[in-house]
Amino acid sequence: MRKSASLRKAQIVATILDLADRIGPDRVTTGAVAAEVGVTQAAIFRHFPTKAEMWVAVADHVAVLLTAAWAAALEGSKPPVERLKALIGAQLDQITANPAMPMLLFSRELNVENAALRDAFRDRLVTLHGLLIHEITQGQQNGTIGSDVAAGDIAVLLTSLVQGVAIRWALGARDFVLHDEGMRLLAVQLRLLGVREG
Amino acid sequence: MRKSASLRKAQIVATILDLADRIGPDRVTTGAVAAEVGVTQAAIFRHFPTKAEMWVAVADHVAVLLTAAWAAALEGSKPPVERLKALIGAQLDQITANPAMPMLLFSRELNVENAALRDAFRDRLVTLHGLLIHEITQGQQNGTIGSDVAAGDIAVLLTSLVQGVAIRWALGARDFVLHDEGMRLLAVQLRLLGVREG
DNA sequence: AGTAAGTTAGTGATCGCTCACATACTTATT
DNA sequence: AATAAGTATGTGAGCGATCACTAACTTACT
Repeated sequence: MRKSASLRKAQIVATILDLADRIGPDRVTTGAVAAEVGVTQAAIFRHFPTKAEMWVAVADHVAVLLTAAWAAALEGSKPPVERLKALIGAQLDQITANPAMPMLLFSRELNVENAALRDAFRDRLVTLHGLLIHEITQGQQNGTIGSDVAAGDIAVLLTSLVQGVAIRWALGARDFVLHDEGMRLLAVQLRLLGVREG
Repeated sequence: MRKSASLRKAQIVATILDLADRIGPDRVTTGAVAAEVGVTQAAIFRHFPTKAEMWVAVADHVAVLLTAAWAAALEGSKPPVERLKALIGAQLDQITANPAMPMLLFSRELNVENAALRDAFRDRLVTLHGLLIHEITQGQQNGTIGSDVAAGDIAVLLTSLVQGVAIRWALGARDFVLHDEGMRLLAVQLRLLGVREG
């Protein structure tokens, strides 16, 4: 079953994400990927010069997914609070679709071995933080979000909320729907922040 | 330089925590520990039958520290809100004193290799969550904390807050004082929760 | 026929762990 | 008090397994 290089590369990237979720990012060896893909371990190196390059390809793939999801969430001319909800909902959906993401953030591969991988994810997180702050500021300016808390602090609280629920989901039994639980807690937090519904 | 077994064991446990912070939990090999301690790698196995047992000893050590810190935070007859602040302050202090703890929660050693290690940390987190809920409920009953949000949800929000700030500190440049930033955000969130000062 | 994709069979490095042996310390007997 | 016997701690060398990666050769597709 020979495949073209581009197809094989995409298959390898998808397999890495799948395996990272199922057995943990640091257990994703070239041998494990090869077995899952259905080729010999050496064949992997026909498509990627090093293992680190494989992870960079994974990071690129995830970055594209995230960026597209955020753009879709911000489409149309909704009020700032709705855009905030859409952004966080999109983030929760992306984590559900790719459960390896939270674990990957704390993997040895990202934190110790692979600076390029680390930088790629850092860049996406900083970008998301900026998008959140922008919407929060807009909401404060039009009066739908209370102005007694700094926009930056609100962004940190919301980011922590997503992190907290995602980590509880990823490390636990995954016995709840991440999107639903996240949006429920977000509604609680937004109410605390003085958000007027409607 | 021979040492008694108990001294050596304590030294090994301390070295593991130090190395886990400096090079990452999954890079703590028996050889690295031995080099840091100043004995041969084989000598490590005079004190622990397996590497997993070494980590269990580390978990026991950390569990004792955490339990003692919580007990100290709850000492005296302070009002519930003060006890909440003390609990979370103690947690932030423990993380500062032992920066490897957050990373350890996501290590391969804990999540994949060592079920006993995982259970030990899970148990401590569940216990802390229970302590938080107890104080929140007390505060809601005496009217110092608003009752419009369920105690369990407040506990989740506060836990996420600690997690979020700790992760930002541990994965980042550690360019702020964890305790100060955590308590500042806690004050913001408590104010949002309708906590009356005094 | 030429080339892209894959295989077989390796390499050296590193890992946790074991074993035979050596040395420091403790206890018991004279 | 001296010393023999026993125990606790440590060493040096090495085992088997696994890792990322490579080289030489083969097959499938255009």
